[in-house]
Amino acid sequence: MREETPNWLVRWEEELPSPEELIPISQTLITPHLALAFQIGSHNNHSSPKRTVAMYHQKLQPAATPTPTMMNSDFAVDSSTDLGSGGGGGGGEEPARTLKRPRLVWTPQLHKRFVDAVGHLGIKNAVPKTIMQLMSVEGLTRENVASHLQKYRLYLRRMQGGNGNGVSGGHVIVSDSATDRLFASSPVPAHLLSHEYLMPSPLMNPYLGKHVVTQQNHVVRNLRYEGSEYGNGDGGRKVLKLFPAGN
DNA sequence: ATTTAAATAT
DNA sequence: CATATTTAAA
Repeated sequence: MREETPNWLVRWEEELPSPEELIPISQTLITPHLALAFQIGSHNNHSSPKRTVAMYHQKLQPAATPTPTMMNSDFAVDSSTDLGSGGGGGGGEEPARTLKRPRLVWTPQLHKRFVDAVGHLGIKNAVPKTIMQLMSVEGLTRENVASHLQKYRLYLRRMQGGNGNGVSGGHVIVSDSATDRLFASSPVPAHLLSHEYLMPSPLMNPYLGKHVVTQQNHVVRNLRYEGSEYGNGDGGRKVLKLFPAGN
């Protein structure tokens, strides 16, 4: 019986940068717009992992999400949906109309914020809508939160249910009870052990090597969400990255 | 091919 | 709003 040292947990927590710290990341790639304007990406000799946004075909998504709650177009989703195609004719560009919402990537920061919000709200009010509002993340829709909340609850259940199943130490977390106790400080959102954090292209993690105390932010900051897309030679995939904004 | 996370449907 | 199912990414 040796005590498990949640090194990973500690490290995980320490890895969490404060919202203020995660600002300075942004244009990791060349301006897509610029790239297209210059038509670069073709003269790429070496197979450098850094791909510009020169992907054309993308997966078709069921038109079930025609951007329903797009209240603000402030977000900088740069949809480089322009298709060169050369074709002839008609030129013109108006592809922006087909805005399909790319998959949302729940970066640790975002998750932290989520957890924080839930903690402060308490189980009672921890409903998707409220959480979303409290998070004040622009571009984040209720659906996103709901889905994530579901996963989060499942994760919690697993942990409490598996008590005795010695897998991850024995952190007893309060469950959904009348306990609206505020465990706002990070409970243990380790459900991103293996994945969840975004590792964009060959580029280094924006928030790597940052030390941060386990300081919970009492105040909610608004985040602005930016769209970044990077493609793989095989196909293009779009991911959304959230940005803190002083909104 | 498997696993996990997000989206979508009920 | 909660849960289940489906779909896509890693």
